[in-house]
Amino acid sequence: MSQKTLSAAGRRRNYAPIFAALGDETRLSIVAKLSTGEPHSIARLTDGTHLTRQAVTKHLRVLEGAHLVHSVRAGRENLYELDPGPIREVREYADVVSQHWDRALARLKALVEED
Amino acid sequence: MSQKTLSAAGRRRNYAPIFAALGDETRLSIVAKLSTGEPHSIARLTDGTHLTRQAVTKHLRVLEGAHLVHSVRAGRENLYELDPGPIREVREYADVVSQHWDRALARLKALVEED
DNA sequence: TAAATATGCAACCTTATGGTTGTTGATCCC
DNA sequence: GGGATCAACAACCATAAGGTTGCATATTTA
Repeated sequence: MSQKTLSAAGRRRNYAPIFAALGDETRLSIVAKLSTGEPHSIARLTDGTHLTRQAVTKHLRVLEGAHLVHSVRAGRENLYELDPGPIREVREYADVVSQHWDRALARLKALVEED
Repeated sequence: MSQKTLSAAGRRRNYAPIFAALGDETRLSIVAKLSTGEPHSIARLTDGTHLTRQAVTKHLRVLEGAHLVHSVRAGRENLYELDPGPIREVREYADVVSQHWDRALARLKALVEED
């Protein structure tokens, strides 16, 4: 059955896991590196950090779980690439909340000013 | 001294705490309730949830720590209100990353197509 | 003033999170 | 083949997170 397009407010989407995945400096820097479009291996993503490759692997798993990245096996290395979808959803979410807030404030202002 | 307006990419702002604060369903629903502009007491924010008032209080502290909300004491109750700033920053962040990605893809596409 | 309401503080519990080390298995390259 | 490279799996550890209960405190309000 076809999924009806829900209103931004109505679709009680699970944004929480996406935000949670982005709520870590290391993972944000991984996202930053991958946002160049160039796929990175785990070893490469580990270079320049003070972390172990294993730690970076775990972070990648978290990002993968939130569908923020996906990996492709290439020979002996595992290439990770950004999945832009969830980030666009984050943008929409923030947009909706901001607008909601702005309109609410406008209404309150109008209420106060009507005399 | 005046804080120079940094570029969205240049200001290595700490987005992680904001994302982390939003990375929880309960806190997202709190933000949703407050985005109406109407201040809510802790008791009111607790109504309708299956949580304890103490649990909600803890979540509010987290949101407060990320400057997503602030509270004003009104008699015996503590009214919480949304702080829209961080959410706008989140929107900008997602916007920048999305655009970065899109431009990177466009460059790759151009590279492939040049023959 | 006394009951009811709204909150704060502290202690405690369980599980998730971020990280490490150690070992094993593929794969590339000389 | 054999060493170097890239990565997976598992065990383990310390601390943070999310939640609860119990008790104390301020503020309405009947």
